[in-house]
Amino acid sequence: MIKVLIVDDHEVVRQGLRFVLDQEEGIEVVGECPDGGRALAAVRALRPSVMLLDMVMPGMDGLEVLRRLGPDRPAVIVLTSFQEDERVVAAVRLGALSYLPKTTAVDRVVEAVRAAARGGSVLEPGIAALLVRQVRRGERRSRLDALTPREREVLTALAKGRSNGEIARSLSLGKETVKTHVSSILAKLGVADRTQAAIVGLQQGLVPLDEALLEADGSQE
Amino acid sequence: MIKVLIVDDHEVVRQGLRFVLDQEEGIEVVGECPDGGRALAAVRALRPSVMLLDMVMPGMDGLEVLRRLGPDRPAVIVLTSFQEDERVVAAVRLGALSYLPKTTAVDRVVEAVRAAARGGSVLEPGIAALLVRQVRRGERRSRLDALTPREREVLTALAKGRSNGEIARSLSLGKETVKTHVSSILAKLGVADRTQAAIVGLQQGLVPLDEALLEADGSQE
DNA sequence: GAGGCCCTCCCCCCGCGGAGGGAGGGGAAA
DNA sequence: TTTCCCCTCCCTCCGCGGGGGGAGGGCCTC
Repeated sequence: MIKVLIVDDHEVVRQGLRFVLDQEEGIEVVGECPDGGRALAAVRALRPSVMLLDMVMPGMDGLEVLRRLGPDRPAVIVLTSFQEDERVVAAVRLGALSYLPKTTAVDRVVEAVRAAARGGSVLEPGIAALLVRQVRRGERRSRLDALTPREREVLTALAKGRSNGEIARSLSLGKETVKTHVSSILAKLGVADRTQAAIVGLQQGLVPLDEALLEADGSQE
Repeated sequence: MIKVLIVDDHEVVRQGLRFVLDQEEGIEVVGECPDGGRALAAVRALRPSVMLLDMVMPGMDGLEVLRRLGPDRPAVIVLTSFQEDERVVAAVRLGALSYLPKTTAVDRVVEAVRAAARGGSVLEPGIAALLVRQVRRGERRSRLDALTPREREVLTALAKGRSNGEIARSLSLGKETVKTHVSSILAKLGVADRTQAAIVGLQQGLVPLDEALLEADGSQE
């Protein structure tokens, strides 16, 4: 009997998955969680053999759950709404066996669950292509690794569309310091100006695209 | 009998919604579509009274479906994975009655369907707050349609990380002209500088994120 | 024809952003 | 300890970007 834990903040999705999986022989859904914190607790309490994990969740997200899973973890299948390049790679690095977009046909999900129970992977062709592309693009990522922690912080703020002055205030720095950081960021990334740097930051997922400008003007209201 | 059409590219979601709605009295799911094109056809063929519509879909997305719906449209409930400010406002403008995040409890969805059949709305508190905030803010982002064709071209180049000089060359313009366009773009979008404008352009999909810098530095490396 | 918007280019003004170089304190590794 | 990097801040210099005007021609609409 394969014991499955479903982790997703969307109740409809949980219901749908449970509905599908419960119809399968040899598969039992032992629990559902709407967020990462409860997922970790449920893993300890229920000892599922397979976990279906959503990436995008309020509070603790899927990546963080993967990071915090102990050594005797269940087999993890990441099931997410959209294909974000870096998240795929990050999830795979953190030990996810399969990474499926939610557009996947339900029988592929079942297949992935059975495979995961045996330690196997099911990769959608699109995801596989993403992985390949990402690996090929590796040099660009390594440039981002060259950034110091502080610089990465500054780049994050930069990718949100903030000016040097705003960044200085939000990090409690002098604006000259920010300028220093920005200059070395531009040099290390090999880009010409802050706009290009912001684009790199967004591409690398330092800031999810849809959150980019939100707090830029949300903070003062 | 309320005839419901479900439009979502995620099979799990469709299954979940159908499962939930089919258990309700007086509600009948008359069809499911995985994309916008088929949704429009299904609306004409099946004449549903309520449509549950996902925003994020391959091919024709939810907003486009809303735009193309004829005058005797079904009541539309937008059901989406995440709360993007502009999309909420845009969807409401285009006639969506309710806008629910997929995190919504299933009974709220049922409630929204029944309300929609009567022409009523069900708004999550979070979404309502978003609408209010957006309206108070003077509507910014959704005003991308306010841009002239030329301005949209410039914004596209901007979102690729190009400087005014580069844009001028690529469009065969004087750089003063580009500056004029950039200024009115900033004004119309209500943003402070070119970086923020670029982010808006990327968010609106004028340029796919992973294509943003490609030709910008691809030419010199 | 008059008014409207769009596209094009021009002007002045100036402040932010980015280059380049210098400097001191601190932490980690040799 | 010495060395090296990181973080912090300071300086000068200047060019690009952006604000605020103005202006002419083209096109469409009233």
